[in-house]
Amino acid sequence: MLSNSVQDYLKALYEMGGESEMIGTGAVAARLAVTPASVTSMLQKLAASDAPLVHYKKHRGARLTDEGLGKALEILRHHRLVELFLHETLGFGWDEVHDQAEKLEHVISEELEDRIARQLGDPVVDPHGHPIPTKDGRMPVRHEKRLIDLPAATPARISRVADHDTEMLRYLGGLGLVLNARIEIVEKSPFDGPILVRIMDGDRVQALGRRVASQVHVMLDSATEMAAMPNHDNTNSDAGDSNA
Amino acid sequence: MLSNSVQDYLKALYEMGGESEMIGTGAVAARLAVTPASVTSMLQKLAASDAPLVHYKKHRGARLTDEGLGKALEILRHHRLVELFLHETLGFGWDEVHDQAEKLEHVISEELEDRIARQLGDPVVDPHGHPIPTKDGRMPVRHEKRLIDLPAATPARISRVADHDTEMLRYLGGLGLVLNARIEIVEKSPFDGPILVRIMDGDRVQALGRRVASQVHVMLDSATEMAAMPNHDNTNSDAGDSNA
DNA sequence: CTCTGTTTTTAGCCTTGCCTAAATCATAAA
DNA sequence: TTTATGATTTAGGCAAGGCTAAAAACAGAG
Ligand SMILES: [Mn+2]
Ligand SMILES: [Mn+2]
Ligand SMILES: [Mn+2]
Ligand SMILES: [Mn+2]
Repeated sequence: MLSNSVQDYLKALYEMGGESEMIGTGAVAARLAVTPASVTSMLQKLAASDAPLVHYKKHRGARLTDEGLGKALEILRHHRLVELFLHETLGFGWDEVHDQAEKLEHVISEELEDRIARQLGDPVVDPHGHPIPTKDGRMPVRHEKRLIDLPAATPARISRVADHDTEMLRYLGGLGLVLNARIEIVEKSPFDGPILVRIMDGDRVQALGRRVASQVHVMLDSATEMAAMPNHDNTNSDAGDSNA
Repeated sequence: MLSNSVQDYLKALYEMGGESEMIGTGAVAARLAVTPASVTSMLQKLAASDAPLVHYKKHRGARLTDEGLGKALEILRHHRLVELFLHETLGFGWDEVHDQAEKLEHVISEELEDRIARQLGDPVVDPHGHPIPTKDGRMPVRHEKRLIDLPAATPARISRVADHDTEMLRYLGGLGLVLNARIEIVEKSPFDGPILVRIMDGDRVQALGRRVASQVHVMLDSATEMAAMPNHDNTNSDAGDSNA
């Protein structure tokens, strides 16, 4: 069994770099709140075993092996199922589930994982719109873009929000910017100014800072059709910014 | 925060000796599957702090302080609430919940504890009939006796079963000897022989070995009245044999 | 190409919780 | 009262995962 620490390193590598990107020692250190020295020694250990969990090149960083990827997705599945379960079955708000799931993900047996998934009807996304890896270790692909990249006057739905910033989640929730809320951009102010968003449900217009807007992802209303088509954008499925 | 290990030691001391009994190093070692040497050093540490969790006398064993008792009951509350939750909400059998709860008990936040308790309607016993400590740290008293001590021809109900032996729980469940099943003893064979138990629901008679019968506790059908009366037996509320 | 600031690695140390082997203590039998 | 025996404690180590401080490698500016 992988220790909690090892699990956390694998998850961090996946969340920061997906399947292919090399991630530097310092970046991992910052995310896990440990020193770079600690990361170096852990990465060396993970790369050294006979079935290595990461590829590691001195001074160049690390990325997951297929082996490591599998483990990372397994943990992420636990995390996201637990988040949804806490939300759906126990009534926690979407801003309250992350920290608890961060602990529970490490102690969920396969049996419990299965029961939770079944009770929730084999869900595909967690309360923040993060896709839930499948039991056999694949990450569902979704075609979404950052709210900040959405053209003006294009109807869309909120499809994902970064989940580790409790404050921001509360703020967004208060504005009605919840999962699947229909919105469109009225105007983007120049010089990195705020973004004016129309919230269809209630027809209000709300100004959002750039920081927040880059944490929110949307799907075009036509995306359901697009999902059946070949993938033409080059972003990888889940990595790069999202959290757990 | 107390480490998982420390929590396990406190729980073991409570389960083995309750509030007052001194427990020897070797007994703790056997239960936790560590060496006596390890127990000695842990007990010394727990007794040394400025707010000691245990009283410890060299060569004489240890018992919980008030401080330690509070912590032990807190953990036990988590364990038993989780067991019941797994049973009631996720459909696990009573023989499947213990091991999972053993891990979850350490990572349940107060908030989650409260939600679980509320969802279950502030329950008083877990799936094995173990009383659930209250939020404010008291262990409910129940007036029960071991099946083995029940006089013949006295109607009673199964009120508790040791929970850590999966095999035995499956065996008992298969016989219909579940929680609250109505039974009475037909005959106790002499020379430590088996006990003949009539299972009212179905009116079958079943022979039980002494080993099993001493793990099962019962309440007299009149016990609800007795519960309101002063406690005349001198067994302490929960300690001595039960598990988690 | 060389210098310099930043990043990463190495070296050495610490804490927790466990272990084995060697004392030491307690107790019950002789 | 002595002795044997079992239980407990001490002494010394080990592995995991962290930290700090010093050394080394890289990368960008000149
Ligand atoms: Mn799993
Ligand atoms: Mn999430
Ligand atoms: Mn609690
Ligand atoms: Mn139980």
